[in-house]
Amino acid sequence: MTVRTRFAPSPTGYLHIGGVRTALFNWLFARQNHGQFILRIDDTDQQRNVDEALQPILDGLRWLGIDWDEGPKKGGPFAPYYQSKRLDRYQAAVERLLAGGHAYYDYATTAELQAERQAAEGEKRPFRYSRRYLAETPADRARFEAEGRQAVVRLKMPSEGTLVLDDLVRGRVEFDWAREQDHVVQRADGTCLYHLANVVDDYDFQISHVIRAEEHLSNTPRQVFILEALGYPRPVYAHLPFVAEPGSHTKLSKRKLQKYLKNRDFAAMVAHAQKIAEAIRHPTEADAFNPVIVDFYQTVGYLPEAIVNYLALLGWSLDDKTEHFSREELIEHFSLERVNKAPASFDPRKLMAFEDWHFQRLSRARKVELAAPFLQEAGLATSPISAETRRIMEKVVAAAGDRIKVAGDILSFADFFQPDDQLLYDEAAFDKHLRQGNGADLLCRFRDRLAALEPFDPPALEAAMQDFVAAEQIKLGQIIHAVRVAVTGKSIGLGLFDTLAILGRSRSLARIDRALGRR
RNA sequence: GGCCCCGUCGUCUAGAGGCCCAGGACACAGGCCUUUCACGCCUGCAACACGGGUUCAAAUCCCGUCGGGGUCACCA
Repeated sequence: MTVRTRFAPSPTGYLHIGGVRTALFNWLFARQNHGQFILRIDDTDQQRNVDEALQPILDGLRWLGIDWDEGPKKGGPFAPYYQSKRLDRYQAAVERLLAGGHAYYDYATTAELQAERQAAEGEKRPFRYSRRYLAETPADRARFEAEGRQAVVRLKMPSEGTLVLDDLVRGRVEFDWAREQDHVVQRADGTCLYHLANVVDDYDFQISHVIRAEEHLSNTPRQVFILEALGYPRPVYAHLPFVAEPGSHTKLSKRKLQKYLKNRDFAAMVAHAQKIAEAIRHPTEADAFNPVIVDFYQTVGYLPEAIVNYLALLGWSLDDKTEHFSREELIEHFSLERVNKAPASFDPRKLMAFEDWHFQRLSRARKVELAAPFLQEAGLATSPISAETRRIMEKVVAAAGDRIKVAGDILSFADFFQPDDQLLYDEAAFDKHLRQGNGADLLCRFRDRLAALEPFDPPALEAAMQDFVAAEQIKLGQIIHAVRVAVTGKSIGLGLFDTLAILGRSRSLARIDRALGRR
């Protein structure tokens, strides 16, 4: 049997991190089994502009390297892959359901249904529609229609028996048919509902494994009923646990960002990203600037392979020790049997740990390549980037080591790329090291040594400073911080000798002179 | 509320009767290193939801309780 899996987002305008995890597991399973991964668009009830709302989803998947064999922009043997373009298929299915006696026309009004529901609730018995307005014959239909009623099509669910599901993740799950409702599959206006469309499409696309989030587990009986009534084979089901909120087992939701911000780690992640976003003038109040949405990570320069690695481990594990995986390794080792049943909560710190691990394994050239757009967006580099800027970038990236964890972190070292006469100062640090005490005097004298130093490289710089410290009979700390603030504007940064060497003599002196001059 | 699912350190997890007074990773705390910030190294903190069984032996099997979540639409 050919393995065919699918991810079926509805065009909402953004790609949810939990959705990505679902897509990823589908994709991994298909790739591992040399099958196909299909992207289908669930837009049965979409008023909005589908193209516009779909674009971020396609972009996000592509960015993460989750490619599809059939679907939007790609086509395929079972096209179209948009539910809104497959209405005739659903109509045909409804007719077959009706003809086979598995569904019926129902003329109840919403108010009547509501009344029945409430009555059942009042008597504390489970609600099940009485089928009072079920129309069996054309005569019935005519009678109800004469009363001005409109028909929907409902499923005629069995009143007894048990559905046994063998879920690849959950194991054996049972449902009583008698508890299932006569769900509507076609509205009065003739449009069909998701569950019907879903079953028809999965069959039409020959989906072999339905891998989806746990929220669909309770929906499975009615889908199985539809597919069996239609004579379709049952796919293999695998219901994945949720990606949950930090420290909770509730599904992660994009609308609860304010709540998540009370979580220290979440707040730290957002603050870090915000700094980068502001520097590149990316709107941080935008809907998509939200860690629940994939766009967020792309904006600040996370690595797709880190996100994929992290997400794969959210609910799945290979063993008790392996945690770093390349895409290929994931494809090789992934298995639905080793997917956990319990929801896994999203941990920003751990994501960053994976990001760090993957980023530090990149070549210097690659890091530079990834970081360059951030300098350009921030107005600190030209496009294309100049040879000089590139040269500095390479040195900064090398000296920064894992201080740069996401590509956007290059902006923590923006001072290297600012013109010497436009350097911004951390005033508190400036005060402490250049206005109070004798830091400025020392700096003034050290400046002259720098002016004459040859070569102007880290070992020589360090030796020069040691000489200076000995000659002045001071402690290293008394001069080093003054120099740092003078040349970078800040009290934190790279090793000072690296910093000076990267800047070079003339820029270092220019910055020291400017700092001394603004006291 | 009915039905369904789930329940090992703060978090992600390993664990399929003895290898577990529970292992790893991230986080956290303390220390070392140190020109700042990171890194690195060392040490530490920390969990089988609870109660009954079964068994020579249970985190692992059974039952119950409690807790959490999902779902009950003419949404997807």
